[in-house]
Amino acid sequence: MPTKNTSDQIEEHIKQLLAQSGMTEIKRSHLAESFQVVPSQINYVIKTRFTESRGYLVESKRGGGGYIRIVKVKFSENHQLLGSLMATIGERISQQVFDDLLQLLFEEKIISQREGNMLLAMTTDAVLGDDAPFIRTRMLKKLLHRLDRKKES
Amino acid sequence: MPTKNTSDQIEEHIKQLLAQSGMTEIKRSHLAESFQVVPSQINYVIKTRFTESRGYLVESKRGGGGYIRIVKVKFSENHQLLGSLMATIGERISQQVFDDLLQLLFEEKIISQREGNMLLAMTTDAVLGDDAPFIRTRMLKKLLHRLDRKKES
DNA sequence: ATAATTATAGTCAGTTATAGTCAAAGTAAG
DNA sequence: CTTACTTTGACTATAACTGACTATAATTAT
Repeated sequence: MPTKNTSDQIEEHIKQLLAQSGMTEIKRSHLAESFQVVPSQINYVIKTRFTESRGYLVESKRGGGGYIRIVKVKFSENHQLLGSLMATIGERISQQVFDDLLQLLFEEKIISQREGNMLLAMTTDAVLGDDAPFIRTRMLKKLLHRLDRKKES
Repeated sequence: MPTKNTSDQIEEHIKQLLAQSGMTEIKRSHLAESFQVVPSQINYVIKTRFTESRGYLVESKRGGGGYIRIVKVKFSENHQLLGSLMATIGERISQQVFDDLLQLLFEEKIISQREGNMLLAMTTDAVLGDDAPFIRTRMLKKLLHRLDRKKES
């Protein structure tokens, strides 16, 4: 049996913690100590294995009482569509294209008219400034990920 | 469950006091003693958690019979809240303050949780880039204008 | 009245406790 | 061998906590 490397073991461990409730909070230094690795390896494991595209959310807090929280996300019923939209995203998105995408999301009943109008108003060139096309790209990715989450908060 | 350090517990305690009437008066030294921290930590908790952008007012008096009074601001009408938010908009808005404002709009039932979360995800420093504080200002103005409309679109 | 004393609260800079980043070095896989 | 993945540690960033010093109000002494 090939012995798994340490990162794989840590991944396994975290997944076991997640298995109970879909959420877990860890202390980076404690976890590192218990696997006898440097703390930054925990970041490495998280960055390579608990990514957004694999359906995980990671939040953390520094300072006293700090933690790393990992949540397993359930995908929405629109996962396929949202995924394919995600795949078409390039480096930049014009106002026109962005507006069309919002319209599409509305027609597919993924966002409400009110939501669409809010977003429309907030993502014009005038609002976003010179880097608008790049900012829209990042905004759209976040939006699609958000819309692909099931019912929790 | 979020990890609870002492400052979080103190925050929680004060919020419980506030829950009854929306106002509370505390003795700094007593509160500090009951949580076994130095008095200045009470100031720290107040400064980081009971801010104006989260909808709190703080007044205090020094000397004999001194106190710290914390008030949760109540808005009687949505229009009033939106107006006062508009009035307080400066040139730039930090991510922290913007997040607090969204939370406030949610608490006052002016936006849904889903809308708040969408906007939260799309307005981080990482998404908006170097000009984030200025972009947020323009976004917020658009948002508040839209929210101040009647309910057709 | 005025001054001294006592009882509060505020500020700020420093210390401690966390977590994040990044690039270099080491190891495994093709 | 060459490339990709793993592991490490020095440096950075951020939040919580502390204590010495300052500011202000009320009370007491002169």
